Amino acid sequence: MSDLLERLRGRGWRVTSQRRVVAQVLDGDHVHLTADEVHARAARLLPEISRATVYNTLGEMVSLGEVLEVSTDGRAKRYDPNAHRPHQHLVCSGCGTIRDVGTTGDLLAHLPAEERFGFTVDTAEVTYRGLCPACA
Amino acid sequence: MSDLLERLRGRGWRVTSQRRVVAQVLDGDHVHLTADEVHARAARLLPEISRATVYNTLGEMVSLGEVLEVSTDGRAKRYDPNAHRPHQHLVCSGCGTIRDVGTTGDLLAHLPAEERFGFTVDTAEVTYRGLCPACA
DNA sequence: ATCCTACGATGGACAGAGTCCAGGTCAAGA
DNA sequence: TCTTGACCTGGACTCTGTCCATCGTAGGAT
Repeated sequence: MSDLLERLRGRGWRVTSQRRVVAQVLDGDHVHLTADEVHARAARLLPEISRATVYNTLGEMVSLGEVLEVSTDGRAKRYDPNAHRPHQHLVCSGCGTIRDVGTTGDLLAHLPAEERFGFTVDTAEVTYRGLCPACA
Repeated sequence: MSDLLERLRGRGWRVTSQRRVVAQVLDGDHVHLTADEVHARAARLLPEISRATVYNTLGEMVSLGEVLEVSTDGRAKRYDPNAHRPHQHLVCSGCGTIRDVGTTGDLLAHLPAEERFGFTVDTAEVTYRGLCPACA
């Protein structure tokens, strides 16, 4: 994820300790933290960081396409740093765990022309639901 | 939608003017109102109806499987009365309009076994995104 | 037709998630 | 090192949704 900061710097982003810490917290696979969780973890590394800064930083990363917003439960949005590899989400109906999953084939092909109502459709986001091994 | 009230009565639901009005507001195709919109429209028919009652009634209809909760934007949840015909949602990235769409084929088939992480997967919810004719 | 009572409605307080803003701070170029 | 505009801060505010004590009423019982 250190390349995230590099990419952002390359786009004229000013790198501050706050932004560095937020990027650091979001590092890893299958990471889907809420803004408050990001704030809590960031605050362990940089105690004075404010909630507003975390929200601003996450919002900017999303606009720049470096982080994805996910809302699988209608509660708080979650932030997914895995933005450069297309993927869908598998959610446990029991505990709410989220995994990134890769799919095969073309999901858009399932939407016939007569069901498109004249829209120009360009993406299909899928949320698979089921029970994880621990909850089953 | 009058059959909705009948079904609910059949399940031992007490029919009140408030519940009748909420069911009436939710009648129709491609209806995806937020709780506050339901409340506003219900209040035009029954001015004293309270927000809490609308939330309770919607929640009950969802538990009974008569109405679906949809959250396509991470903001307020929307309520979809089209619960008895399986369908997915097509959302305009410009204006946020939502249409119910039918799909063909098996969406679960796109998730290979090695991407299931031991989960027992049973549903796939798809949100198609694109631009509606007016926004394009 | 009237009475009873348990279920439902009310509205106001509260909580969680997110946004906004005025003022203080600092990264990075000159 | 200096300068400055971009950034950060904390707190107030908005929106969405939940909770609760109290009052009202649908619909079965008489």
